[in-house]
Amino acid sequence: MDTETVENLAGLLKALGEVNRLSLVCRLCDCNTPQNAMCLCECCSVDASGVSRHLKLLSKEGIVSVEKRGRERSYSLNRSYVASQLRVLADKIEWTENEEAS
Amino acid sequence: MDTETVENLAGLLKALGEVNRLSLVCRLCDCNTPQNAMCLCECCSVDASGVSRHLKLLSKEGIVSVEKRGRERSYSLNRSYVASQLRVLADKIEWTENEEAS
DNA sequence: TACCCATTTGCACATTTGCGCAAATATGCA
DNA sequence: TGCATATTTGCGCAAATGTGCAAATGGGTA
Repeated sequence: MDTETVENLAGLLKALGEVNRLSLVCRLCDCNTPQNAMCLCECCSVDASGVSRHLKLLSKEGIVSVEKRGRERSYSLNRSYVASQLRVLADKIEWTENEEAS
Repeated sequence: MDTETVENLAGLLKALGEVNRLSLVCRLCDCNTPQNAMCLCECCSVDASGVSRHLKLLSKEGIVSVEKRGRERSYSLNRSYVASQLRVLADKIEWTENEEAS
């Protein structure tokens, strides 16, 4: 696993590793329709500007997707991307033993 | 997923979400024998005291185990624990849709 | 005992981070 | 156009974080 991969993965984990952001992700996880930011405000103890910033970071890390819809923005979770990234690490951790190339 | 679970998971992800710590984990991942801290120093750009602190945090989060051996300490990765935690989240993210209880 | 080596800890410092508030921006609607 | 609502951004602040250095600790060995 090269440096760049490690850095990218660290970025993703860091983005997920903050309670309010992880709560946002969990909330999006339980919805199968995109949600706007005001709606997402309810699930974490942060005001609208804070939620906006958290969502921006999550978006930058590819964790959520944004879709402009009128004056609202709809956020949805990039389920397969996030899950696959987590599994890449899980697989490496569980199965890699003494193998240089993996 | 209740608040406590989210907090615990966030703690784990946060611990993994720092480049040098993730490098340490990856390094331990590629070893099937426990490693001491001096040896682990080589894989990240931090001095011994920094590595010590990182390992302490990883240990607090249950990511690594420590074994005292003489004046050294041997660190090993808790592979199955970390992998399972990552998979819990991956599974939730990928499969949970509109199910309140999961 | 005296010394060496691995590791931890206290300290100071710079940087990052998360936050609320208020103002700015964007967009729909009357 | 004027207003209401949704979201973003600038600002300042307090707390957390990562780091190196030097001293302290723990334990092996001559």
